[in-house]
Amino acid sequence: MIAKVALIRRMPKKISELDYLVPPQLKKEVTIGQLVNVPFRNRLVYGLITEFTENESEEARGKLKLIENIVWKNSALTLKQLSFAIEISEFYNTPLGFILQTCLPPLKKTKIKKIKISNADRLKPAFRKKPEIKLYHDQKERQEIFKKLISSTGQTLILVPEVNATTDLNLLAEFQPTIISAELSEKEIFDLWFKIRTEEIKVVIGTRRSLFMPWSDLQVIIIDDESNPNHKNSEMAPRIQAREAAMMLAHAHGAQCILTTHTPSVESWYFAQHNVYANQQEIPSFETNAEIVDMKEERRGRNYGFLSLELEDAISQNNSGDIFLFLNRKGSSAYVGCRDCGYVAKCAQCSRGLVYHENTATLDCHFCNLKNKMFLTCPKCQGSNMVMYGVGTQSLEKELTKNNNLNKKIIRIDSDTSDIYDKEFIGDKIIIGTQIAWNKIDWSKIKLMAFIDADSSLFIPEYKMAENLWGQLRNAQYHLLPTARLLIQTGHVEHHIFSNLAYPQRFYDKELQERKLFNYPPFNYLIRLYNGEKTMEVSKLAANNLFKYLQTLTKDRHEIIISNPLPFSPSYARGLHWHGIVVKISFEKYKQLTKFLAQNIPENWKFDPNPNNLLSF
DNA sequence: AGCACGCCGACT
DNA sequence: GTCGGCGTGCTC
Repeated sequence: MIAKVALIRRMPKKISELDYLVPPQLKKEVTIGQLVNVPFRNRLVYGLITEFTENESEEARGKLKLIENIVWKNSALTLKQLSFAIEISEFYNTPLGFILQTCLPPLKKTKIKKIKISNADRLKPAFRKKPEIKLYHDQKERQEIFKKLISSTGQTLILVPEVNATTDLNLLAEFQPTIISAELSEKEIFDLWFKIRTEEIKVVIGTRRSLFMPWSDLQVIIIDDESNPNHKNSEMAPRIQAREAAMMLAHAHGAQCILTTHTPSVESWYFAQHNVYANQQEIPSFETNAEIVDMKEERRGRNYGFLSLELEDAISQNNSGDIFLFLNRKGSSAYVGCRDCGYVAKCAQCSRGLVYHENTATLDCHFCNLKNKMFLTCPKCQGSNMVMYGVGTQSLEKELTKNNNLNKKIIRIDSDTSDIYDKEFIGDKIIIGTQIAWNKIDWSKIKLMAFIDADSSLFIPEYKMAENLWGQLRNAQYHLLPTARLLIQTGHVEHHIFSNLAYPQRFYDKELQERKLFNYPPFNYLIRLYNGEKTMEVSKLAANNLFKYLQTLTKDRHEIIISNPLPFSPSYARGLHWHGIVVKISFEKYKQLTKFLAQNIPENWKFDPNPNNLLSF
């Protein structure tokens, strides 16, 4: 009798499960899902039995090693839990043993020995219900929706995109929710693992990690802030999209999925309207009091500053409460260049634009962390007309300090300011901040907010650009009190994101029209493949080879479209040169086709289903 | 992916 | 003769 054992550790993809002989004395005891010790190299490691094969050849008997011992008599994972782990492993092209490591408690020898576990497999009729979207408009409504949705029987998981979304949920106190995040210690995770397994814990609010808890009677999964890009794990394998993975979990357990949000993603909006999701409800117009400020008009009126006259007025009229000026660039300027010859200062390593930092008088690359001395003369034409274009947090701070006769404290919050922002800070203040500030400020005190340069994200060449900016504008409205003012400065007032702020139907229709044209989601499912090499040539060659191979492999499958390999932008990052290939597949069979592709790409290529970005990190 | 192992140069 | 730095290749 041979057992397939997944070793609980990171392994190469090819050999994530190894064959071991079951010794005769253990034959009656072994079961699938059982935790065992097996010899590996010349030591003992933990493994989980996933399969048995009966026919052992003479050859195998001689070559294979024996299972050393069984750790717990009862299965560590139920069949439902194991099948979910296998699904994630195959779909996201990640070795099973590594997935199982997050499915199991931390394997600490002495602790493991002391514990005995009971059989947790329960039979429950599997039912499958379509996912559903629920909208909320403010923080209170969000909690009230959660209260209604928490299952009266069994367990409920509220999946949030980031840790700080677990705070401000005081209305749920009666359910005694457990909060799970990466911040928990091993000891805490160890305890929670058993409490969830025995159903002592009923309600969990957590990030992606909680998908891998040993759910025993999972009834409802709420995916909160459904459109938030942070639901996607882009950096490391498994590159999970939490909404998608939650649906796989729900499928394995027969649980109901509910997507909650203040602004649906383009995909979910489409699915809700086309009966893929259960709700048919008309989504009402969004209330908005946002004021769009035309910066082109300001320039015509000879105002070349960062602040429009309207914003300056709004700031001076504001006599109580906080002001939040948002822009997504730290430092002093977007780029530094020569007015005479058109030279633009770029990083020697990655060729991204350098950003001037006033306090250190350096031109910094925010990606490579390289610092250069500020040029006084143009390195190209030796001219002395070096100028700075655009606005960053530092230059805005400087301009404001210069004109600040309001006696308001100015606080800058970006990744450079280490000083922790204190919510209890007394007195009114002007906050200048990047995305980082959104989670630190007290929104209830903000009376005026402005997007200083909404255009900076408008021309990012990524297909989700409009959706992300739309979500960000909507998110500001969600956080702000109805009485607060919101100003959006842009040089492109005609863009449909701005003109349709109060007309969601028009925004989504326009987006969907474009997505359909380019075969993007929700009309196709995307997978991106990417690879880094030491030189550009090798990277290009490897990409071309894989492209040709995939074309041959899929030539009879019309539901798979392989696009030409393209260099990443920027192409040089993390010490390597990168190329990517985007694959578009039909949504009808996306699971099957994704697994098929996963099995056919080289070991060193990164496999990224449902990516946030196509050709950048 | 991680770890053992082997090659080789530096130092006792 | 021994230590250790690094490159290579195997793991049932």
